[in-house]
Amino acid sequence: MGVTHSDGTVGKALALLDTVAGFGRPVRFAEVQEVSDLPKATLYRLLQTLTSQRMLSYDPDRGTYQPGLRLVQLAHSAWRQTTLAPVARPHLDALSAKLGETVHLAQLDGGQVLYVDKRNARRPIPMFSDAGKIGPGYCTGVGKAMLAFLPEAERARALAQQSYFRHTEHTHRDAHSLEAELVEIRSSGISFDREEHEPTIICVAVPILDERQRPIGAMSVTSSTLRHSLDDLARLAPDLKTTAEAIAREAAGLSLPSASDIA
Amino acid sequence: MGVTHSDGTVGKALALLDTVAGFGRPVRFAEVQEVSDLPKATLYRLLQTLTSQRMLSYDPDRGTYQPGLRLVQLAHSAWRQTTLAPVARPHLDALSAKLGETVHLAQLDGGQVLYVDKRNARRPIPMFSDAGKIGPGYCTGVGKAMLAFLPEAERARALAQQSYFRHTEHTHRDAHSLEAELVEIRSSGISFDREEHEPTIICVAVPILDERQRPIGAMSVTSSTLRHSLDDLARLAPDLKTTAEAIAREAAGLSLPSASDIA
DNA sequence: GACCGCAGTTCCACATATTGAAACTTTGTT
DNA sequence: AACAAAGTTTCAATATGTGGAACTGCGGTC
Repeated sequence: MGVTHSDGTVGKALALLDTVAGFGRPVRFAEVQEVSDLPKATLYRLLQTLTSQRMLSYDPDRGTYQPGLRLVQLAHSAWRQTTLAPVARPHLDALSAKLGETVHLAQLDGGQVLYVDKRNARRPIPMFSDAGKIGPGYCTGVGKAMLAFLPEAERARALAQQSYFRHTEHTHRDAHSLEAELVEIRSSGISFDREEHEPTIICVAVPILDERQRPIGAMSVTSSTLRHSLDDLARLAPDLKTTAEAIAREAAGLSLPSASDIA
Repeated sequence: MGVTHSDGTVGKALALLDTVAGFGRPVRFAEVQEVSDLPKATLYRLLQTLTSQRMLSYDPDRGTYQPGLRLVQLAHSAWRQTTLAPVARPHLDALSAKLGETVHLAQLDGGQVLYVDKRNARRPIPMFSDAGKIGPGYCTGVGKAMLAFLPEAERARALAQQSYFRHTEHTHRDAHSLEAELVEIRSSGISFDREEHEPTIICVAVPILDERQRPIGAMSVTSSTLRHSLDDLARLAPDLKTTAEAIAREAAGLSLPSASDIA
């Protein structure tokens, strides 16, 4: 049996949700079946179950499935409770206003970076729109900032989980070179993305640490080599740090996940 | 109310997710058990499964569960694909700028109203990113606007599902009086909330209809009796309608769920 | 410091839900 | 009309989930 689906039926159902959501567009039964290793009948029943639970939405006219609205509803609670976003909002607003640059707020989730809020240089965006996006941990400013401050054991697990796909020529290619940089980040408290994820895209990031110095999130200011140098960004670090500390102080006692489980 | 203990293990797991999310704060095992009718061992195993799937997050220090970050990630797809929000955003911005009042965008989900985007009034009434919040269908402006244009059969089902809890003295108390108002709404294309949900809160709403005149969403302008009369709001209806039509035009062919399934 | 009680965890015989091959139905195509 | 492809249903075998009960460990109490 597939080792991929560990947690019984529920695990399979959730994996299926990921699959459908991953398409990014309405999908037919056959398309899902092609990608999934579940037998036809099982897949069929699961899709029905998820649809009847409104985790998926089915368009009878086109015979397609897509993510359901119940997810939005559920995410609302997650957003409010287990995300730094509500607490961080005013701080992000202030920082973004002061710097006039794109600001990201992220948390670690299963070794990956989950963006939970964002401010663009221009328009203020309040919601999920960009929140909920995921990114790699090993080649983003926020990712490295959080990984660096993870306790030994968890960091090891997280590093082992990374794909080390070579997005650009600056991307870390293995846990070793990454770990070396993390040591530096740990001592400086600042991390950079040196075009490691996308060409010309650079950023400074700082971790948001709880009382025990464990990372509960990270913030970054992003720009491009066309507009700024790394040194330019480095000069913004103090502002970032101040904001991160303010958020950390306010988040104290909120019981936010620092980083944890893997199946 | 436990409508949902039908779809096998997956149904139970999702109901449990709702339960945990519903608390709105981190909860202990015992608290969950008190509310849930699942036997201890089953509950325990389910919580573990959901945690290992990152649908829940567990704080080992406090022994509490709360909604997991994977939900935020999943909701991102739902938000982008099956929500009017991305398409409606610029229109909402424009409308909100023009009217300077609180604007809501909502969709119907299982007989309930799901708010998917929002613009606050100029006078900043402190509120959260309320996307993902749910509300009753039978006593909100947007709810009634959508219910009114639902095809016969679906409307009947949806009306039967409402709780008819008497939030205020103006709240509809049964399907009959509601259906009567829906007839009116159908002919005028405009619905009002006359302090039916909360005292002093009033609103005008219009449905967003697809080519076949089925509701794919609704928009409203909300205010309070302290600042506006219903007549004031009624004067905003043309602007609302224009915007709704613009959104509908742009959403054509997007395969959005109009309103459907109940378990 | 022994005792109690409760929250949380594990166990295991039993019941049920899930499986998946295959047959069937519907929909769309030539 | 004939065919193919997609989607739906069936059913016996069996893997999975169930839940009563017994266990563990911890914090409080006398």
